[in-house]
Amino acid sequence: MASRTPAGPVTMEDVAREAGVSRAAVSKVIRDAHGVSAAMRERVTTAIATLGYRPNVSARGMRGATYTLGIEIPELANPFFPRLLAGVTAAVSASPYQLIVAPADPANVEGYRAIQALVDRQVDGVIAVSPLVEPAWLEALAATVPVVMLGRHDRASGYDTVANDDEAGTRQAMRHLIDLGHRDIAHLTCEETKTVPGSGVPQAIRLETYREVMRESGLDAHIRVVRTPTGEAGACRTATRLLTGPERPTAIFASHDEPALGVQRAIAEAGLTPMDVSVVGYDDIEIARHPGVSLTTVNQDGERIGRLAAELLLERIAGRTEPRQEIVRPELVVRSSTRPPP
Amino acid sequence: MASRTPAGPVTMEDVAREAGVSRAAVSKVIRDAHGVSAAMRERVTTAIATLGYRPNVSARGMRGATYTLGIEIPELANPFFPRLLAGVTAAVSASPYQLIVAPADPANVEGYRAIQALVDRQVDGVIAVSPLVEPAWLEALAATVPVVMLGRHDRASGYDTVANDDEAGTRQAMRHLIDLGHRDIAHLTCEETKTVPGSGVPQAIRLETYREVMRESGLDAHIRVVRTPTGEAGACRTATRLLTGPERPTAIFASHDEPALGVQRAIAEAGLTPMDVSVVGYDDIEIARHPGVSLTTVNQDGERIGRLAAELLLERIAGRTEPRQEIVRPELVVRSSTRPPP
DNA sequence: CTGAAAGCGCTAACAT
DNA sequence: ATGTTAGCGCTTTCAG
Repeated sequence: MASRTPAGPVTMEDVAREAGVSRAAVSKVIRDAHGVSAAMRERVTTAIATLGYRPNVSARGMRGATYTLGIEIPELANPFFPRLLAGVTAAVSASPYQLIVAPADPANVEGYRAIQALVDRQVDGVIAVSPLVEPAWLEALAATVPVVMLGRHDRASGYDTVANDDEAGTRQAMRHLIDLGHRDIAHLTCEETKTVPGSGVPQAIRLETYREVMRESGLDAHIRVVRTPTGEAGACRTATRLLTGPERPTAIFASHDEPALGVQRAIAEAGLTPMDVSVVGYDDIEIARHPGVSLTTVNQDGERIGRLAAELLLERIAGRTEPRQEIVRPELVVRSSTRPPP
Repeated sequence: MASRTPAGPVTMEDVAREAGVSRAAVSKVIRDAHGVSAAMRERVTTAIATLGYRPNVSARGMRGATYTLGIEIPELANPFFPRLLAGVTAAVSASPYQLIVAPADPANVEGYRAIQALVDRQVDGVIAVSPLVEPAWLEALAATVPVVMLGRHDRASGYDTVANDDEAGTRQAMRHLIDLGHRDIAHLTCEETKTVPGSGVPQAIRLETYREVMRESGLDAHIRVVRTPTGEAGACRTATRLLTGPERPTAIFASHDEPALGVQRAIAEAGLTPMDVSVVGYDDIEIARHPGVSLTTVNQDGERIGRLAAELLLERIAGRTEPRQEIVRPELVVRSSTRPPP
């Protein structure tokens, strides 16, 4: 099968010669620009197939589009992100665009480097999950290339955003715990640099909302915010300290599912059970429904968010300029990791 | 910070003018080719910084390298693959290369499209996890660009491979079950198209080895191979049929962890426990050690495999031509999902 | 050690 | 509807 043969050094020139037409004609056919007769399209298509021609994306990138969309993702190890990606992939697969992913390397979590790498490669559009990059930088970037940011709550003028309603989700989770009768509810979240108040970062909003709900419920005295490094293992260690220390909380609301899993492990390793300490997460990653995990959590429909982001990006590429901000409604999923306090 | 400003249309020409040198000089400095005086390097570097110059990768790609490495991955939803990626990322981060990921879209699992997309983009090297592409195609590809294949056991001449010893791993798993006293051991694996005997695909080797061990142990009559579509949910449905049907096996060896999680769920939903049916997986994904999952499985060190692959690729790019095939030794991790038969 | 000049493969005017 | 031509920004001989 010719189309399965890896590209040799076949150029558009070769195709033109084979088909007995000009390079411009070939160019028009492959971009299906209009102004080509059916006959010509036919001949060119045939020539492309017999020669196994593949357009050189670098060359295209120098004049027009690369037909490449880039997505920057901070940690693929957190299963929530692959879900986002699945949504984007699905939405893009029908388009003529190819998606490439730039993983932010751990040394540069903010994502500047990865996003820049994408732009350096002349992608036609960028989706990014970088809660920590500065809005001003993004505006400047968006002036260059269409941009959609995920999980951001800032009111941008040059780029689009898709986020879930972190306040509503957090309220549902906290309401659930309080309704069960919990009062000693701790919040496990990431380092302070990632939860700057007013930054619009999801974790920051969840934290603020946690505090608000506690206050509204007259539980000011029970507010307890615990910081932990990224990852399940770190969360487990931190939770172990919390659980074995004085005044063990009866419930822990984790900023997202990954650390929640670590908390569950800490609970088990401390010889405790969900009857002793309840846990709530955020995201509803697939494993949360596993019978041995059974984590109560807030579902954000990652695939939907990803799909939406891709659609917005495609719209932008097609020419839209008014910014759009989509907010997706999250939904609490109650499982057995939450019980009434002992 | 200048380097944090998104690239404007600053070209090498601009840098050359700013520094008062020729374009060629700038080119040499950014590639740090030799033949540049310290003074010149200094001036050029300064000019680059003040102008916020970013090399245009497309333009570079037309003559020389793109400093981009591509990795093709079939399903990011399976947590094993992000581990591979972490290894690759780590190994590459110190190099001048940028890594981009091309997710194989579900409609083209074999990965031809994604790999081709990478090559079309003039990457300087390719790592791929495509058990199903044909060796001949890969050889042709490898003649064009350095290639390292993951999980493949074929004896290639033009590209490198890194794989774990699937036979050894499977033998450890099966030995464990048999030593526990199991005789009715079923094997849950993927569709037949993915387990063609002699194909060298990991799943095929695990299947063959399962059969061998059963025969060697005089359990020919108990050989039972069950096919299931990709994903946890499908595995759960399939396992439910197996568990509720006649002659329930006392143990299930799943081709990898993802379906094993589905089996565990099926067991729980059928009102059974690990005391009734044992489960073994393959991969040792992070969640396997969660107390509620506690899956006995075969550890393949994904990060190590990824790191190795990246190192081999870098060697190839540096000029090595003799093929290398690395086999990584797997190791059984016993947890509580396996018990003696009832 | 440095600069001038020739393309790489393609697209986008502009002709025809 | 089709062909001609001028670059895009860079690397790479080849001179100086």
